[in-house]
Order: sequence, then C-alpha cells, then structure tokens
Amino acid sequence: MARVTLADVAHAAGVSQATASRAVNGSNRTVRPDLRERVLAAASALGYTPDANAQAMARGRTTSLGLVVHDIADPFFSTIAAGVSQAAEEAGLIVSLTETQGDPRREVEIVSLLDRQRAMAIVLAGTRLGDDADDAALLAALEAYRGRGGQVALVGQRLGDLPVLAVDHRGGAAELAGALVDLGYRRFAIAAGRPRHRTAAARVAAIRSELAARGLPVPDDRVVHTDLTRTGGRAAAAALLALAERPEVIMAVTDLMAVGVLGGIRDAGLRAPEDVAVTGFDDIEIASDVTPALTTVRLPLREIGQRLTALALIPGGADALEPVRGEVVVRESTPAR
Amino acid sequence: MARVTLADVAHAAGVSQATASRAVNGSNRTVRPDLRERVLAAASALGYTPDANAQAMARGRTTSLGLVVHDIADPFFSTIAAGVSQAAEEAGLIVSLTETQGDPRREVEIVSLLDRQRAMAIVLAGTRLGDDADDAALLAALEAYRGRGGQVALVGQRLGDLPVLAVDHRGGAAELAGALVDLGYRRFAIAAGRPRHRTAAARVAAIRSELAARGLPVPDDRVVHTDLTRTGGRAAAAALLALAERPEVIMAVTDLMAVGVLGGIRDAGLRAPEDVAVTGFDDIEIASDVTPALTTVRLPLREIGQRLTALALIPGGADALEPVRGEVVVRESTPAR
DNA sequence: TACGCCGCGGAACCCGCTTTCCCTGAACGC
DNA sequence: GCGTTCAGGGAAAGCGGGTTCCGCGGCGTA
Repeated sequence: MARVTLADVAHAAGVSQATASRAVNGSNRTVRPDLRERVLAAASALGYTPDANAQAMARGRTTSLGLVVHDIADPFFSTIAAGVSQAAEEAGLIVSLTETQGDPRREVEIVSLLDRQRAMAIVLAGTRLGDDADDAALLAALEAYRGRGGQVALVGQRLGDLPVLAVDHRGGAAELAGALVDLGYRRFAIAAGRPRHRTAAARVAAIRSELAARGLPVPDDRVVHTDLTRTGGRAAAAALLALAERPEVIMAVTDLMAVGVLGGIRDAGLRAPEDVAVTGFDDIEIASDVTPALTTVRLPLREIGQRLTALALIPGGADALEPVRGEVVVRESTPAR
Repeated sequence: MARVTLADVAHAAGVSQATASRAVNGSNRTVRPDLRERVLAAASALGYTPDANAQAMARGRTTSLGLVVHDIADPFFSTIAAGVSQAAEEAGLIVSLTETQGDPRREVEIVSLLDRQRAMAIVLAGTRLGDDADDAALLAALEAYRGRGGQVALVGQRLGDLPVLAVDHRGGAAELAGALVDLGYRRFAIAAGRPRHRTAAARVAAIRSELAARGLPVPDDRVVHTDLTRTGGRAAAAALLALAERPEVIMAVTDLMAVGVLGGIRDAGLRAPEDVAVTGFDDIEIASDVTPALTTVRLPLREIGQRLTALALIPGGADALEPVRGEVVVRESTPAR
C-alpha cells in the first residue's frame, strides 16, 4: 500500500528530487552516469512507478486520447476502434473508450467528460444523429475543448470547421447502384436507416439519384426506414417483400442491415439471391461470412481509425485530407441477371 | 487557451478557493446558499471545468478503469467490452482500452502502464497464452498493482489468487459433445486452437473426455491445432476433410473458427450440414447470421463484461462468485442424423 | 451577562512531479 | 595564472484542487 514516490527514490539514492526526476525520465538536462545509475537502481529496488496523473499535471499535458463510438459491440465501430487503438499505441497514447448509444446528449456529456480528463485529443467515430440544436451543442462543447488546447477529429460529415476525415459515401453508393444496373437489375428497393442518420441518408440519396439518372427512379414506397440493425433489416425486408411487385434487389445501407434483410427473405420463404438479391455497405467481416456472401462497398475501417487518429494528432489540424473512398465488391448476393 | 482554474472562479465570486471547491463539488462541509450560488454562477460564466488529473492527485484516486483485451475487432472481445463499458459508465468510471494482440509481454507492459495511470481497477478479459514464466511476470505486475491499492478482475482461468470470474468452459463443451452424440453423431473431429491457449485447450479437453466417456474417443489425427481465427478454421477444415474417413461433424472451439470451417467445407466442394456438420462456441452474433446457423454454446458475453467490472469494483475481491455457465444452442448446422 | 458551542470562511499545506533558477566546481582559453 | 564558460546538482516554485485547521461571529444556556 505504501506508494513510493520520487522523493523516496531521491532520498534512497542520496540525490535531490530534481536529479531523480531527470534520471528517471530523460529530460533535456543530463545527469552524470554514476548518479543516474544510483537513481535507477534505487527506483527499481523500491519498486517505483511514476504517477501519470502527477506527471500530466506537472507537464500540463496528458497522454490519453478519447474515442467516442456509438456502440463498441457493433463490428463497424469495433474495427475502427482497432485502428484507433493501434495508432494510439504507436503514438504512446492510451485510449479512453466511450459509447454514446446513439444519444446526442450523451455525446455532449462525453465530450465534456473527456475534456475534464484533459485528454489530448478526441476522436469522434460515428456520425451524429441529432438535430441541429444537438449539433450546435456538440460543436460548442468541442470548440470549448479546442479552446483549451485539445485536438479533435471526426469522421464523415463535417461539423463547423472541425478537422474531418471525409468518407465518400455518395461515390461508393452511386457506384454500387450503377454496378447493379450493369448487372441487369431494374427494380430496386432500399432498406434505409433512420432519415436522421446522416451517413445513411447520404447513401440513400446517392443511390436514388444515381438510379434516377439512369432512368430508374426509386419510388418512395420502395424505400423503408428502419433501424440500422439486423432487426431493422429484417423488418425492412418484410415490408418490401409485401409489396405488390417484388423488388429484384434490396439495397441495405449497412452490412448489418443486409444481414437482417437476408433473414427477412428467409422468413418470407424466399431465397437470396435467386428470388431477391441483396447488397450491403461497409464490408465488415460478416459480409463475406454469410450465405450468400454480400455484394457491398468496402470501406477500409481499420485504416479509417488510423487516419482519424493521425488527423487528431496533427497540431494545426489538416484540412486538405484526401477523402476515403469505398470500393464496390461484387459477391454472390447479386448475380448477373 | 486560457485554462480557467478553481482559483479564478473563487476570485470572480469573491470567495476563497476552499469555499469555491466546497461549492462546486459538495463536500461534507456546507456552504451558505447565497455564496454557493455566486460560485456556481461564476463557474459557469467563466466556463470552468475541473481538471480530473488534479482532482485525482488531490483525492488520491482516479475514476478510470483499465480494460485489457486481445483484439477489440474480435466480436468476442468487443461484446465483452460493451458490457464492461456499460457497467463502468454506470459506476461513473471511464474505461481505458488496451490491446495485447496476444503478446504475453505486451500484457505485462500494459498492466504497468495502467498502474502508472493509477487506474482504480484493471479488468483482464481474455485468457493468457504465455508460458509459466509469462504468467509469473504478469502475476507479479498485478500483485504489485494490487499492493498499491488497485483492484483486479480477470475472466476464465485463475492466476494466483486474483479475483476471477470463472467460466465453465468444460461443462459447456461436454454438454455440447453430449448433445451431438444424442443427435446421432459418432465420428468427431475437432478444430482446436493453439495448445497454449488455455481456454481453447480446456474446451478441447472437455470435449474429448466427454466423448471418450461415451465410448467415442477422438484420435489425435482428428484434432487439428490452428489459430483461433477464420483462417485457422478454414485450414483446419481442409486438413480434416483430407482424412481418409471424413468426419461427420467438426467441432470448432470458437464461433469464429467455425465460420472458417464453414468456408473450408465449401472450399472442399462439400455442403454443411449435409456432408459435414459444424459446431462453434461462444455464440457471438455471427453464429446465427451464417448459413447454416451454428450450433454452439452460448456464453453471455455482455453479462460477463458487466460481472467482471462489478467484480473488479468490489473492494476486498469476492471469491465465492458463481461461475458463468454456457448454454447449448442447437441450430441448423447439426441436424439429427 | 458570561461562557461555550456551532456554523462556516479562509489561509495554508499537501498530493507527486516537472522545471526554472541559482550555485558550485571543473574545464578551457589567452 | 586568472577570468570565463559550461556541465550539472539542488532548492524551490509551481501545476490545479482537496482538505485540515484556525478563527470569527452568532446563538443558546446558566
């Protein structure tokens, strides 16, 4: 229980605390080798471990990075988190994991929590789904944090002029829609997320405009808004398959929803892709595990996490950052027809 | 950039710092209502946020909990992490996420890193896979941490007399094997993990002893040791399907491996479960997404995370803790034969 | 009226460490 | 041989808050 402090070490080594401090963590000042040895020996003999909090306070900066995700159990976020974790470790940072569970107010609370912790940077993975007021509150909290010297990076949509890692959802979505048209699909339906969800909305919009441009507009009754979950996908499929004219393909805005759609198709006694084709988005690992393997848009999630971390660690904040592009991956769930 | 401190607030409110401190965070001492109001008003006017590091130092305790997992991208761990995160949030703690990537030495480093941070508790999710020396080193680091007042909890196998949340891998594995026998399976093969992996080894041992007890011993050439990954499962399936006598069922020690086994079966031009049945373990979400849905042993992963956190937060460390039991879930991957 | 107690502000010290600033002694240059 | 750097040790001042302890005024009780 006896916490051994630097003063103890210094005393044991017969030097001043200043010298002990300089010996334990190399400062820009040098310490005579024999003294340094004595100090290090004393430190390890006493089992000294520096107190990171005290160091943080004395130095005026911490080594922790706050990561904010919706839900760490969601493979989409856990893969990004893996990238963040890896990059943070390489930078010698420890990451503080927090979950919003999709609650915009919680998001603001978390930011101020991390602010209190004096985290050196905050990485927001996962798009906001609040209204404008929520956005304003979040922006205010983040700006306050930045004002105190904190770094911020977020992914997807921009918020204020905060450093953002752009992801070209639109391009990927349009390309995917185009690929399906090329494969011979004509009657489309969309398992969309909640309209409030920015990312989902962007994907839906891109799909619809691409298809419209190709002369295949998707009527509103073929776009069902449900949660971005398996359950949501299942429900969406049920609704879409109950339409008078069965869609040839159901495009889900995320892979997780697509997995749900697959379930919904089975529920309806139909087969994928023979009766209905399916597509997802993100290319999380599950996408290639299910049968049929999902045609989707691959997003380099782990890399996004890494780049996000790097972005947060750039002092001034880089703006001219190349956006992340998705890559269409055609698998069994959308055979040519 | 101007950090506003408690002293600033006190000055603005025209009171002493002691009073400001007492007003901002209710101490056991009372502050006259009008003064408290003045202080709070000044605090919010100035945008004061307490410095968690300074508080931690002054109070001598932090509010952070260290979580150690192998790989946060692995759904097994990310689900446990979700449980930990939830429980930690309820306890007002923030979680520091760290990954070992399966490196026993890294594990020790992480423990001392979290020790430095003066995390109030460390939760080790995921079994060790080092040798005895590694275990000893880890134990030493954890004991040192405990000596300094830190709390520890780990899951699975015990280490020293550290508080451990026991998981009855053996019972679940044996029950699963028994269920398969009851379903009519006789020729078993096992996609085992690396022998060094304690949990995997325990499951394999339990399966083998249960089957032996039922007069169906599994010969060594029907037990293939590969990595606990999809790829490992795929490789194991390839090896097992190349045997002269094709197994009726391949039991993988984790769901992830089972998914790989499914892929391996397809690679071999066979069908599951018609040609070869498959089982997994853990019941991560993917287990019910794949086709055929996997027969497996359900482990309440999220709950494990929660209980682990609770265990770490019990001051003395509770030992008489009910072990977590798995529940056999029979799905399409193992039809009766 | 006098004494004691209680409620409550405030000065000061402490948490553990970094860092400035001062000071000493040795090496160096002319 | 003497002045001058300069390396490097040490005292002490913070970093931002918590908390002890002292002291003061108001109240209740003989």
